[in-house]
Order: sequence, then structure tokens, then C-alpha cells
Amino acid sequence: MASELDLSSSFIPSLYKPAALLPIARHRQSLLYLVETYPVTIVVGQTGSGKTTQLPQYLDQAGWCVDGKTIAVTQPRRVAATTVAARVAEEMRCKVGEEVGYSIRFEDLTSPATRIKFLTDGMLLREALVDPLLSRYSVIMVDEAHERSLSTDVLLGILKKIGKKRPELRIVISSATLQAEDFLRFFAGEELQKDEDSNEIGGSVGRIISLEGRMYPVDILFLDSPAEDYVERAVKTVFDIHSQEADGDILLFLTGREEIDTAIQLISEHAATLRSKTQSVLPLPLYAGLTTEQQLYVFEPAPENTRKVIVSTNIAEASVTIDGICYVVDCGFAKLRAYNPNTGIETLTAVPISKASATQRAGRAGRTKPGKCFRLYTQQAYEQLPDVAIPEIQRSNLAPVIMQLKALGIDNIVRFDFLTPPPAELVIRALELLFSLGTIDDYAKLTKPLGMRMAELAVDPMMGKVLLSAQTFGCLNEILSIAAMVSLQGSVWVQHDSDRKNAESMRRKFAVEEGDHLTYLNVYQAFVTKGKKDSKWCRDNLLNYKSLQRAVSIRAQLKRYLERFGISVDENPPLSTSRGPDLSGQPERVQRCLTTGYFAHAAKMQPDGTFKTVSGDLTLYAHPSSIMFNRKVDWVIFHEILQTGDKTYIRDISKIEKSYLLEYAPEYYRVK
DNA sequence: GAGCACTGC
Repeated sequence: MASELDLSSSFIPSLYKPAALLPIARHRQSLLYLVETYPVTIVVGQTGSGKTTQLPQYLDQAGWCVDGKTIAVTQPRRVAATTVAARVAEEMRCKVGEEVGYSIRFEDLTSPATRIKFLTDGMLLREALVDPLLSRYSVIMVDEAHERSLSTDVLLGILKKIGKKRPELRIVISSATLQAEDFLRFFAGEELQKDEDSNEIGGSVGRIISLEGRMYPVDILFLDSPAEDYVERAVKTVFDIHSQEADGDILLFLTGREEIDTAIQLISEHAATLRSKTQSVLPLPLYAGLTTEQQLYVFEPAPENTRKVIVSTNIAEASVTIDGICYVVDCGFAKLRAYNPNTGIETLTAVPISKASATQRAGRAGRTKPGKCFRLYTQQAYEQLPDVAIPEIQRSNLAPVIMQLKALGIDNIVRFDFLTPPPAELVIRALELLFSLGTIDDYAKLTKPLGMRMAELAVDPMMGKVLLSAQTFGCLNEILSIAAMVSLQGSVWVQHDSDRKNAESMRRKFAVEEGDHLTYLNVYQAFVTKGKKDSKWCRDNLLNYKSLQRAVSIRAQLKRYLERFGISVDENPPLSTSRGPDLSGQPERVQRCLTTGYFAHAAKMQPDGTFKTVSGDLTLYAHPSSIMFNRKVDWVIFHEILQTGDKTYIRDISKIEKSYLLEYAPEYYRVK
């Protein structure tokens, strides 16, 4: 899993530049002046400018942490928060957790001495639940804001609100060039003016400052005419580079696992035909679905006389940085998730990337010396790409976001100041779901205590409702484990293409007739008892050790929340599933309890083995990863619905009785 | 018979 890919400690030395030599050092005085003078500073800085590591230290030295205040620096990713903290701590000659610390879910390495704190932007939002004005921070720097992640966008809206109430608070936004003015305009509102003489933009609210990066030039090359098959064309390009260009590794961007496997295969086949005298080629896959060990190969130096060709998804665009890349081959596409508010279905499809993405991909070739980027599309096609991708907030299921905003005291979602407002249909759909779950009332206010508690739990609203119903069904212990397993999002089993049959029989060992949820419960129970939390036991059973460890942490955290609500968890009653002795009708309780949250995700199996939604207008397929794949059932509820290619799949499926739907969602199913 | 990338005290 990418989130567990923690390689940076071994790579810090190569990234090290003496701080005084970083381009940002020349701008120290101007930066401090801007932060001193204006509430908002937009820092445009390329890779290697040192903004993330140096600016917080300048601010600390300039006195922004006197009287016990802290500087917060947010990151969209956990790995970034921990590794940047480690580097800054080293520069400040302290241990992580002393003057410099970080805070991410399950790990809080901060202390009363901490003056610079790195944290995920999601984490800062959680802090705002307890401290709505984020009063302990004198400066809040939002790094990588141009990525426009869901939580970054929510955070920016919240910060604008807080800024009005705390004029002394300083907000620093780090952004790519393309969006800097949008950010400033957002914070400045109508007050922003453009000075035609100096071409400077600003007002009393803020200013933009640009820092040069430490990048080498990258030559961009386009195709003369469009490629018919970009995977084939990519492989041809790789070998053209190999035979005609100087030493240096190649990074090839494709959209997904299937394309990557095909390309690796083609490259291996062709490489075998090369004359033995020439330098050889080593193709390596990189995508989030690989295990950590498999991902680590891309960081190892290639053997002598060997050129690495890393074939990667978008993960190498921003999340994973590999040194030594001199050539980038860019297919021009990426798979993106989108949410259809009319059907409530998520889609995962390959779409053309933005100009900003294309620039970011090309930049991956210029980290160690001048490089080249081969774009597998025409310059004309490039000109037609959108400047930036549609932000997540405009293409996501907003139920969790709206629940969070309401918990932060923002009840009027329509009037909330978003950087880019989400489409009305998304907001309406989310409000409808929250209302049907009992999270909000007729006035769209969070209900007490249900809605308030759901917002505090770190799970999506449907599962939150299930957790908060579990006590009345007498299956809280089981639901806690199930909720933790479902939040692993499919990473319970490791995937091996080689022995698909074996994988299937391993899965069957844990399979439960009632469906995926109780199967997960079985796996979890086996892991904490028989498996003794043992990595070898996991390997033998093709289970993902790191994921299951994570499930243990998530479960413990959820349990702590529930106990804080006064809901006690009895760990003792014996578990029973259809595999074990059925002592108390426990599977049925779990099935009933799941229905209280997932009634809107119900489907009925047809004679041909496909499923139909309650309204009957959609044909759904059980995802092949489900225990319900190729099985006979009647009614089911499911966790997720996802359209890929021309089929719509449901995942994490459990059997229910039709009567449960009417019993637990009478309003929702009133007329049917 | 199959899946882009992230995240939550």
C-alpha cells in the first residue's frame, strides 16, 4: 500500500541540500515581511525550493512561536507529514516529537515543546472539532494546496472563516503557479485588485510570492500524429530511448494495473531479443496494489549496464518520488474516480490528464540532471487539455464532507465559501442520504445524539449508523471488527496472479455463507487469536499483514469513541458464524444491524445471477472479489458500488431478508 | 473473473 510506503528515511541524504544554498534562502526577508504584513501569503514554489522545510523554520526563528503558539504545516499524505518532520528535526538538531513533531491518525509525535507541527490536512480538520478557531496555531501553512484534495478544499473554507475571527492568524498557502491567483482571490474576495503598472496582484489581505525551484530543464516532445494504441507506442518509445539516448532511467506513466502488466510483458519480450552486447533493460511495475516489498524494487539501483524502466500509475506523479529518472514517457491519461449524483454510483475510468498533471509528470525527468519527456499525444491534443483537473469536491460523494461541516458548526452548506462550490445535485443527494440515515433532521441540523456521534466517528455515514445501532442488536463486538475490516477497502488479501486457484481456496477457509461482512469478521478473529498477529501466518493464508494490523488500530480507535459516548463494549461473548456453533443467532443480528445503515444499498438477485436495485433500473454484478460471486442469494446489502468499463459492480455484500428493509427503513421504502 | 490515488486523535 502506498500509504505504508515509507522509504524516505533511506533517501534523505540524496535530497539533502545545505539549507543556506536552497533557493528559498534569498527570499527569507521578503517571506517574513509578507507573513508579518498580510494575513494570507501564497507561496508558489517548485519542487526543491525548500518551502516546506525552510519556511516553518524561518517563521519559528522570527518569533512566531513565542508565548506557546505553534506553527502547523499540513500535507495531503501521511507519509509526507512524517518524512518532512524527520528532515526538519534533523536540521534543527532535535528529535521528532520535541521542537518539531508530526500528528497523523494513530501516531502523535508531538509534545508541549513542539513549535513546528506537521500534520495531514484531515487531521487539522479533526482538531477544529475540538478547537473551532484552531487557537493554538499562530501560522497555518497548507502545503500542496494545488492538489485540491477533498480535505484541503474543506480546510481552506474553514480557514477563511477562522481568519475573519482571528485577524492575527497567518495563513500560508503553497501552490503551483497555475492556481496561485485563484487562492488569493478566494481569500481576498472582492477586495483583490490588479495593479496594471506593476502587474502585481493583491490587496490588504495577501500577496503571492514565487520561489524558483531546483529543477533541471526538461525537453518536451510530442507525437506528430495521434497514437492508435498508446501501450504499444509507449513500449516502442522506451526502446527508442534505450537505443538513442544517454544513460538514465525511464519512467512510463500508464493508467492501471492491466496496462502496466501488458507493457512489462512486452518490454521483457523485446528486451530478450536485444543484442547481448548492449545495455539491458529492467522493467519494473509500480502501483498501489503491490505489496510494500514489491514497490521497493523501483528504488534499488539498477545492476550494472542496466537501464530501469519503471512502469507506473499516477502514484509516481505526486505520491512517490524516484531519483535517477531522466526520461518520462507520458500516455496522457489517468484513471479517476467520479460520483454520479443521479445514480449514486462511483465510476472509475481513464480520462485525459490536465496540463498541470502533464507538467508535473514531465518534471519527474529533471530531478538529477537535464531530462526529456516524451508525450504520447500531439501538441494539438495537449492544447485542448484542461488547465487543471476537476477538484475532488466537485466529483465526490459529499455525505461525509457535509456531515463534517455540520459538526464544525457550518449548517448552511449552500452558503459556505468553497474555493469551487460542489454542484447542487451532489449536495442534495448527500443531504437526502443523511436525512434518511437520521443524521440530520427536517431543518438539516445534526440530530442529537445520533448525528453528532456519527460525525465524530472516523467512518463513512452508513457504517457510522451501523456502529451506533449495534448495541441495541447485541452485536457491537462483531460490528466493531467488521467496520474496521471494511475500512481497509479491499486490501485484506494480498493478490498473487500466479496462483489464483490457491488464493481462492485460502479465501474459502474463512468464507461464511452470510456474506463478505461475516467473512471479514472470521478473518479478523483468526488474525487476533489463531494468527497471533503473526506475519508468517498471514503470508501462509495470503492475508495482508500490514492491513490487518491497521484493522486492529482502527477497531481500537472506534471502540474508544464509542466508550466516550457511554456505549460500553463487552469483548467477551463467544462469536458465532455459520462456521462455528450458532449459539445466539449472532449472524442474523449482524445482518439486521448492517441493514440499518446500508438499506439504501440493497439489491435483489435475478434468475440469471445478476442483481437489480430496488427501483429495478440497474443491472449490477457481484465483484469477483466477493464471497457472493457465483453464489445464489435473494436480497443483499452492499458497501460499495463502482462502475468500471461497461459493468457496474457491487462489493462487500451480505445476505439479508427483504423484510429487514421495511423494518429498518420504512420511510425510505414506504411506497414500494 | 477484477481495482487510479489519498485520508480521519
